[in-house]
Amino acid sequence: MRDAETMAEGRAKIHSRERNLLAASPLLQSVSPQAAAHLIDTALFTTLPARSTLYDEGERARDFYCVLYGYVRLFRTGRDGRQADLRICGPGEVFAECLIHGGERYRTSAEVAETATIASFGITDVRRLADRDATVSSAISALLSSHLLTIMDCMANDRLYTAPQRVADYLLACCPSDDGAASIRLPYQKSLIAGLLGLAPEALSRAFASLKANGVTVRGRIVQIGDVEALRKI
Amino acid sequence: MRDAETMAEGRAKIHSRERNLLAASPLLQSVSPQAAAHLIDTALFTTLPARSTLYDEGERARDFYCVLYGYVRLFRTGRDGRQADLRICGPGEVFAECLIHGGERYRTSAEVAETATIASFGITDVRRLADRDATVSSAISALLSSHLLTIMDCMANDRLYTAPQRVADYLLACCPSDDGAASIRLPYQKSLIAGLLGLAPEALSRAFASLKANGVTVRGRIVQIGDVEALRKI
DNA sequence: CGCGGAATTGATTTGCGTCAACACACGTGG
DNA sequence: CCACGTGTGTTGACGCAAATCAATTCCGCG
Repeated sequence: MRDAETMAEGRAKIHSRERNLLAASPLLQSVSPQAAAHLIDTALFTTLPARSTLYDEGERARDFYCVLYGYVRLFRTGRDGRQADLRICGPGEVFAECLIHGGERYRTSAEVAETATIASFGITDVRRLADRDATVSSAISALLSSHLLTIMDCMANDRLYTAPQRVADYLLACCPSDDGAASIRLPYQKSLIAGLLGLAPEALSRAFASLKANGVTVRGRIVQIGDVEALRKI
Repeated sequence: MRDAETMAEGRAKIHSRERNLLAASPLLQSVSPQAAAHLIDTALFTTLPARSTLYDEGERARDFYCVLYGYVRLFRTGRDGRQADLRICGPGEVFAECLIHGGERYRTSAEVAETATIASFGITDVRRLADRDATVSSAISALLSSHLLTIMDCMANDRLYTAPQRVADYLLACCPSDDGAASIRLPYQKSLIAGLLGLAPEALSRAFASLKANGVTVRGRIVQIGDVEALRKI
């Protein structure tokens, strides 16, 4: 860097990689250019190692977030200390955006699952922005809507299907719904997938084992599917 | 009615009870007067007996709804025919509003749980209205947000707690969180409550039975709670 | 009074969580 | 290069919570 660089130029250079990632995210892509510029300018960027916690359930909420790289796990902790995962957010995904409509405390805890860099936005600030710019409020509304649908799916699956069925479902959702054979690389650790599906890690293991009879082979993070159609019928 | 009454006056009189209920609903209360007037004018009112189905999962979506009276059950049906309840909507509640953001098919089935009168709105029409009137889009956004929070709660409870705990939770949510004793009238049939909590009706029965040890008495739809504080600790 | 749907109770089964032991891969330091 | 520790995934044994099936009982309503 040059010595004579101004503060503004410095800010533009610093985190330029993050800024680009953020600019490319679905959220920023669906708002007006002005709003996007404002969001990029006010965003704070952080990179955190796995297992670090972003916030705890019940904590006073100041920001909401967009994952740029890595994964973040949202979960709730029961009275006995057990945790239930509600969502795992990957690159481009936004979380805690419900709070824009009034809640003042986080309703889940959030911790980094795999080393992640994250953009954070001030809630009250974005609230004002949304009042001014309809593209923002409608983008947020669309996010809420899609999160709602996703979690409804998840809940229905939980209640209707057994572990192997849900795992099959998950695999099908991952693979670009061909028929015939397919090969998938799981996006993250199996224990995370287990949590996502509401299973203990052991149960996921067993589910994979039972899918072996249906032409599914697992080695490390690579999953080979013999026949996608067959899997769909489980 | 007078003979000389115009069409417009006639429409105003017909369904006047429904119109009033609709006008008093949280949705209409939180939009601009003009938008409210428009919604009331374009709403269609229906009264349906229990068990009638409003729409089926996968059906092409034309309308979304607001319950004015009675209850509607939203559920999804598994491959084996079993059903999982996702939500039960009572007076004032809106459902299927996700579709305003693009989905073109219903994601659940909906049937009347207890004789219900319902207002329906054209999705594309309201979509246009929301583009024009920010109070509408923000009201819908708020609805989405609160539904999302509710279902997240529900999902976390499912995964973290046992049947008696969830039932206790439900009772506490019903009763105006006093301490000391309380008496509640269940809003609908026990089998509905069971579905809502992700339980078989028999399991709900047993859960009530097991709560007897904690000072909960059930007779018909009336539930007596000995000590609210004690119930909270289960 | 008698009928039918709802709710309860009991017996049995099943899915999955829990605990514990073990296999495996990876990186570290001797 | 090999011994070692750690973190992650697998496998087995066991128990519990709740679904299922079946048999009554309760209650509302014609």
